[in-house]
Amino acid sequence: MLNDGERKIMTQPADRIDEVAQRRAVIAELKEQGVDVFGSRFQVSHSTSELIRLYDEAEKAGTQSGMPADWTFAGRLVARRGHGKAGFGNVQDLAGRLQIYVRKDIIGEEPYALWKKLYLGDMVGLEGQMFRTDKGEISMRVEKLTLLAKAVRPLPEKWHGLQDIETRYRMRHLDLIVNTDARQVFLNRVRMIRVLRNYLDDRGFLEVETPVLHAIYGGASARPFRTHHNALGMDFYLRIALELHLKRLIVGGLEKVYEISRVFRNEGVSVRHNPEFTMFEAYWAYADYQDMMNLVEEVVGQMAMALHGKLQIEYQGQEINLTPPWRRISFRDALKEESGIDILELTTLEKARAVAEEHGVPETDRVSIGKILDSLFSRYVDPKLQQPTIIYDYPLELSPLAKKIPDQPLLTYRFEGFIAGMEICNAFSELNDPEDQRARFEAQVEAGKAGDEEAHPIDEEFLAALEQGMPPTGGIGIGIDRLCMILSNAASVRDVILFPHMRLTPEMRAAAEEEGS
RNA sequence: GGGCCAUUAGCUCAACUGGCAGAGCGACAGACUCUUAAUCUGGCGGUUGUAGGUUCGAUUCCUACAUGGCCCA
Repeated sequence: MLNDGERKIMTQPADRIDEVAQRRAVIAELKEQGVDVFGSRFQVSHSTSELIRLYDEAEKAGTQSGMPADWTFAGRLVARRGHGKAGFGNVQDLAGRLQIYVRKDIIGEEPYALWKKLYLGDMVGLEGQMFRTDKGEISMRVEKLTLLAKAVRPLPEKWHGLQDIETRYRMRHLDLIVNTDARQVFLNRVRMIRVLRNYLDDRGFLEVETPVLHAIYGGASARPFRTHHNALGMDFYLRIALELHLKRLIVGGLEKVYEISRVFRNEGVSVRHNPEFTMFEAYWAYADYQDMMNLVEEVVGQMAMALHGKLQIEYQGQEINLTPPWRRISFRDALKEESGIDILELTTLEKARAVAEEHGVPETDRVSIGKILDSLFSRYVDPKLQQPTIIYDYPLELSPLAKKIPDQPLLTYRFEGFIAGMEICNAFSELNDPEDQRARFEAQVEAGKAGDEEAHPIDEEFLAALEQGMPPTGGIGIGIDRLCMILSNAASVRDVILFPHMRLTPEMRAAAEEEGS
C-alpha cells in the first residue's frame, strides 16, 4: 500500500521528490551506515525545566563551573539554527524546552554528520554540560547526541503552528507537540481529576467500577447507543449514566461510593456535546442534597486553586467567582423571575401546553409537562446563570429518581449547579421508596409512549435493590468535560477531549467500505 | 434540522471587476563555531476540497456534494 508521499514520487520527476520521500531517503541512508534510527532505551537524568532550574541555582551559589557533564535529557527537536561547524537547537519535552549547543570539535566528526542529518521533529537524547550562552540563555553544550526516532513526516510550520481546527482534533498528536496551550488544557484535566479523587478518597469514598453494557438503560434523560453481544444473542445499551448501579452498591452497604468514567448519549455533536463524555457520580449514605451542595462547591473550589491558585477565574472574557457559597435560588423562583411563569400553576399537560405555545416552545418538546418545563428553563434561565448558581427543588416531572419534598407534592429535593450558562452538576436526595420509584418509572414509560424519546424504561433489578431497603442517600453527578472547559477557559468541549468524535473524511469512508465488503 | 462562512504548496496565508496561481516558514543544494522566527546565495514545490454547469477563458460566477467552523432551533 502506497502512502501519499510515495504515490506522489511515482508521478513526479526525480528532482521533484517531496519532503516525506526525502526524509525516508535519509532514514535509509542512515540505516545503511549502521545508525540505530529508531533507538532504544535512553536513561533520562533530568527534564528540561529541572536542568534549567539546577543550573540557575548553581549559578546563584557560584558553583556552576563544577557541574557534571553527564546529565541527560530527551525530547523532540523543534528548532535548529546552524552555523557550519556548530549549531543551536531547541529540544522539547513535557516540561518545556531547552536550547542545545552542538559543536563539531566537541562531539566529533561522525556525530556532527548525524546532527546535520537531523530534521525538525526528530526525537533525540542529549548528554552534556549546562552553561549560559553569551546572549544569556541557559543551554546544554552537547557531548553526546543519540538519535531516538526519526520523524518521517514534517512538523507544522514553526511560527504560526497548527491553526487548522479540524487537523488539531483529528491529529491531536500534532496539536500537543506544537500548541503549548492545548497541552496545558489536558494537563489541567489530569490535575482536576486528581483533585477530585483525592477529595473523595480523603473522605472515605470507595472508587468502584460498574458495567458499561446495560441490558436496560436509565439514570438520565437521553437516547442510548445500542450494541450487540454475539454469544448471548442479545442487544445491550451503552450506559447513559452511572446512577442505578451505584445506588445498588449503597443498598449493598458500601455507604460511600464514586465512579469516574465514560457515559454515552446518542445525540448530536456541538460545542458542548460529544457522544461519549466523562461522568463523575458519587453516592453518600445518610447524607442529602444539602451535603452535595457543599461537596460541589468545595471540590470545584479546590480544583480552581490547584489550577489557578485562586477562586476567581476567567471564562471567555468574563470573571467567574467560585467562592462558596454560590448563589442559591429555587427552580420555581428562577423561572418566575426570568419568564413570569409559575410552575405550580402548570398542573395539567393542557395548561402546560398552552403556556408552551404562548412562549414558542417547539412542538416536539410539548410531549410532557417535564419536557415543557425543561425547555422553558433552558431558554429563559440557563443563559442567565453565568456566575456559579445552584438551582434547587426541581419539578417532579423532571426528576424521576429524586425524593419528593413532603409538603410540596410537585417538587423534589434536587439541584443543578450552573457556571457560565452551563449545567455542570446534578444532584438529589435519592428516592428510596420503592413504590414511589415504581410509579415514577411508570410515568416515564407513559412519557415515552407520548413521544418523549429520552424517557427510560422500568428497571426491575434496580427496583428489587430498592425493595431491599436503601438508606437515605445524597447523590451527585458532575460532567467532567464541561467543568474542564470552565476551568481551562475552553470554548468548545472538543478542546478538552483528546480525541473528539468527528465525521469520517471521504478517504476514511472509502477505506471503511472496502473493509466491510 | 435551518442559516451564514471557510476549504489555494507540507504548514500559515495572498491573488482587485472572470484574464499567466504568489509570499513566508519548512524541505533541497551551498556558505557560516554564540544563534534563538539565525543570516546569506540558488533552485524546487500546485488535481485551487469533489463532481457538474456558465464562459473564448473559472481560484474567482452558478448548482450539488463532502469536511470543518460560527449562529439559530
